[in-house]
Amino acid sequence: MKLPRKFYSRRTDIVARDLLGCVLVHRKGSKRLSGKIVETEAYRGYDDPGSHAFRGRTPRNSIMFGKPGFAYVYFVYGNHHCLNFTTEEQGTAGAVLIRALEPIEGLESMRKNRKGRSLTNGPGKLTQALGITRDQNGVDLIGNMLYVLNGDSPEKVFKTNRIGIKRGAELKLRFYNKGNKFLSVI
DNA sequence: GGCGAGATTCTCT
DNA sequence: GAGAATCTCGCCC
Repeated sequence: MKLPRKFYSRRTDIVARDLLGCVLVHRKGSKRLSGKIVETEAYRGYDDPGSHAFRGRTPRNSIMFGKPGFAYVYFVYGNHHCLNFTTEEQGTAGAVLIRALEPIEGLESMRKNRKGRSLTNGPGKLTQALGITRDQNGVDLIGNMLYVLNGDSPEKVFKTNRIGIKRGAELKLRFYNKGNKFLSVI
């Protein structure tokens, strides 16, 4: 029940919404770390001033312009990694930021990675919990190391402003499961 | 439990 | 050389 490439090859905001309830899996050696996606944000291209792709293609963001269904991992604030999935047809920029997960498998490893602190309720935290770094940048999500499984759609999806950006903050492109305990911001 | 600041490195101008 | 799609800790309620 792995999500196929065509799932990602759609409008970015639709993909962001449909990813809620699906299960992100990262295989690390013999371990399997996974969690249900409960919060996402959509980032588009030239029409979205909050997006890395707004000012056109650069070496860093070129993966957002490439094929859908790939991991885009970048480093921010000197401390943290963020995990995105590329969307839209090849040649059109788009990515979905994964902001929060509900842990399912590999809790022990996550706790170790996070030194006992809260595990996956924020984009920088969940990458650390799952052991995702720039090594995973450009990984194909149709492969066997990092992928997403089909899940049940949440009963209620809420849509609000995106978090932590200055430009384009007024766009309502953040999606989350109402009432979930693992959201980054309530 | 909330607010404010510091951390620390990469990318583009 | 600035600013960034964030987190944590310390201080003060």
